[in-house]
Amino acid sequence: MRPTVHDIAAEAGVSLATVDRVLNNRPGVRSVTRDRVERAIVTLGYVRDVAAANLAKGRSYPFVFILPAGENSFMRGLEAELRSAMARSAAERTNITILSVPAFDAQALAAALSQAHQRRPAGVAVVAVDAPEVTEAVKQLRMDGIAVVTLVSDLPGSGRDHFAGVDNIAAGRTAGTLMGRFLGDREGPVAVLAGSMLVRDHRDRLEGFRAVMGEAFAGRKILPVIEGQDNPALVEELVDTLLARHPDLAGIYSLGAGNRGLVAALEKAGRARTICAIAHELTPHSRAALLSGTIDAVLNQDAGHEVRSAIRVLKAKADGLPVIEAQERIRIDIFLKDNLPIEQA
Amino acid sequence: MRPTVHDIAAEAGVSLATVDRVLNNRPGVRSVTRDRVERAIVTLGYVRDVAAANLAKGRSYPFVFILPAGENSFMRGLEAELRSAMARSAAERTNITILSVPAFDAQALAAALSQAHQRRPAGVAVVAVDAPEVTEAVKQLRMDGIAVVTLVSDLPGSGRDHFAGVDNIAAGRTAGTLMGRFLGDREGPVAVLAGSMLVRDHRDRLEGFRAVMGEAFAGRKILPVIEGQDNPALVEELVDTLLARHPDLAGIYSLGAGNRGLVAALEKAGRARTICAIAHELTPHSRAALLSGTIDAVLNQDAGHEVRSAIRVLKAKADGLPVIEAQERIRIDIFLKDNLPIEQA
DNA sequence: CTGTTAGCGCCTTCAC
DNA sequence: GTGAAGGCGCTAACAG
Repeated sequence: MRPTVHDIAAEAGVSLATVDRVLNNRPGVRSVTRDRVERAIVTLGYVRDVAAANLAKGRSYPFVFILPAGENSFMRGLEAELRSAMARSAAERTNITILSVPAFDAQALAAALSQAHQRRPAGVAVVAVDAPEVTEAVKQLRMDGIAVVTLVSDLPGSGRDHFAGVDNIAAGRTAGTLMGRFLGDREGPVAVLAGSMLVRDHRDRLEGFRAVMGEAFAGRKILPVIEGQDNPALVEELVDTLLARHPDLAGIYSLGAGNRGLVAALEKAGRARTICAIAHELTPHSRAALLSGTIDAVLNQDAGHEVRSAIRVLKAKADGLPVIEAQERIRIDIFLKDNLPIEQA
Repeated sequence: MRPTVHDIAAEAGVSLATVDRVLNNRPGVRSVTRDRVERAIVTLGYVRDVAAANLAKGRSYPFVFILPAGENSFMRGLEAELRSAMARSAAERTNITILSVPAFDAQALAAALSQAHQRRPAGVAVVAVDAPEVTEAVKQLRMDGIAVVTLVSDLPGSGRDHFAGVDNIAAGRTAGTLMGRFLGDREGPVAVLAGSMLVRDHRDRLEGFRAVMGEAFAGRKILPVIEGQDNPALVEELVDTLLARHPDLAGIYSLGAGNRGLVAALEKAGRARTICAIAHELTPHSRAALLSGTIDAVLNQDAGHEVRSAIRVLKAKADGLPVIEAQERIRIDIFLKDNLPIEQA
C-alpha cells in the first residue's frame, strides 16, 4: 500500500495537521519540525493523492473563455468542444463562462477582457487579436493574479501565461512543402488566401509558407495575399476574381477560414481538380471537399485538445503549479482523404 | 452545490446504503424503492463524483501488458510510454506487469498469454501475432472474465474486447496517396518493404497501399513485397540488393520497422534524395532521416495515446462500463520535416 | 430488503 | 507551533 499522511505523521512523530502544513507549505511550523516531516516524506516515498485532496478542498475553478462570434465552423467546433468540457465540469470542479465577441475586433475584445476581469475568475482563455489595447487588457488581468491563456492565436509580449495552439510558422511551412511537392513540375503561380493580417496565427502561417517556398521551391511564383476576413461570401467573390485573372493558377493555400467560399468558387469554375488546394481546419465543409477532391490536404489543429489543454494549464497556473510545456504542445495534423478521422456524432 | 448521495437519500426518503445499491445496481432493493431513488436521481440531476467513489472503493486494477522484445524502436518507445504510465499508476490505481516475448513468435506469445492468465489480472493488453494458438489463448482469458485489448496489431475473431491501434488499411491508403502524389509524373517502379506477413497490421497496410495505387495511380508498377522481419541488418541487406537490381526505382514504402537499415542502404547507394521513401513510426532514426531528407514522410501512431487508451478501456471493461469507441480511436499522424513534434526528453 | 456506521486520504477549523 | 476532531462524497461491512 502506498504511504498516506498518517504514515508520514507516524514516521515524523507529529500530527496530521502538521504534515498537512508542510505538504502545502503553509506557515506555522518550526523549521526543525518541517525538516523532520520532509525527511519522512522522502524516505516513505510519499505521493499525494490529488483526487482525495480535491475532494477535501471542495475547490472549484471559475474560468472565462472569450471566443469570436460568427459562422466560422472551426470556432463553432471549438465552442462545441468547450461546451462538452463544461458538461464534464462537475467532475472537474471547473466553472466556465463563455463570452462571445465580434471577430477581428480589438476594441470589443479588450472590452470583453475587462468584463471578464470583473467576474474575478481564476483564469481567462482568449482567442487573441494582436493589438495594443488587447495586450494591455491582458496585462491588467495578470496584475490581478488572474491566469491568462491565449487560445488558437497568440499574443506575444502580453505576458500571457501560456499559448494553447499550434506553431503556426511550422504549419505554414508544412503547407508549403505539401504544395511544392504535390505540384511537382507543374507550371503556374500559387495564390495565398488569408483571413486577416490582424491575427497572429494568420501572419505566422504566411511567413512559414513563404519561407519554404522561397527555400525549396524557388521557381514558383507566389501571388499577393488576398484577405477574405474568414467570411465565405467574401472569399467566394475574391476567388472568383482570382480565377478569372489567372487561368494558369496551379495552387491555392487558404490559411484562414471561410473555405466554403473557396470550394464553391473552385467548383463553379470547373477547376476543382486541376488546382491544388490546401486549407486549414477540418470542418464538415473541408471534410466534404477533401473527399470530393476539391481540397487536396487539410492542416488541422485539434480544437478538443486545445480546449482541454487550456483548462489543464489554467488549473495548474491557478494552483501555482508548473506546466510541462512539452506535454501541452498541440500538434499540426495533416489530413488527406485517406486518413480522415471518423466523424463524431 | 451539486447534489450528493445524501440529497438523494433525503429526496427519496431512504438511507445512503439504499441509494448506493441503486447507483451501483446491486441487488437487494425492491423495485418500488429503486424507482423512487431513480426518480430522485433524475429530478436532482445527480452526477456521481467518480473521484470520491474511487477513493472509497480503494479498488486497484492489476493488468498485464505483453510486448515483443527486440531492438524495434517503436516497440521500445511503446514500452517507455507504458513505464511512464506505470509511474502514474499510484494515482490511477493501476498495477501493471510487463511480459516480454520474442517478436513474430506465435508459440511464445500463446505461452505468455497463459502465463498472464495465471496471475488472474483484471485485464491483458497484447501486441498480437495472427495465429490460431494466440486466438485460442485470448479466448481462454475472455472465458475467465479477463478483459483483453489488442495493441498495435489486432486479432479479429478472437473475441478481444477492443483494439487499441490505428486503422492500418487507411494507413496504407494514406501512404499510397502520398507516394503517388509525391512521385507525380516521375517514372519508375515502387518497392514495398514489410516486416512479416504474420502480423495483421502489416498485411492491412499492404492491402490499403495496393488498393490506392491500383485505383488512383494505376500506371505505377509495384514490385513484390520484401520481408525484413523488422530487423535493421536484414533490411539493409535486402534493400542493397533491391537498389542494385532496380536502378530506376522511384519509391519505397516501408510499412514495418527496421528503418535504420533502409536509411543506411539508401544513403550508401547515394540514392537518398532521388528515391521517395515513406515509412512508419516516428523514432529517433526516422526523425533524423526525415530531417536529412532521406525519408520523405513518416506515418505515425502515437504510442502514448495507444497505451493510455488501452488502460482506459481495460479499466472500463473491468468495471463493466461501456467504452465510447469513437473517443478511443487512434489517429494516423502524418509527419513531414516541417511538422515534427518537439523532441521529448 | 433496508439502515447504521465506519472509513478511503486529505484538508480545515478551532482549541491548546 | 502543534494537535484533535470533523467532514468532503462515496462505499462497504454489519446489523436489523
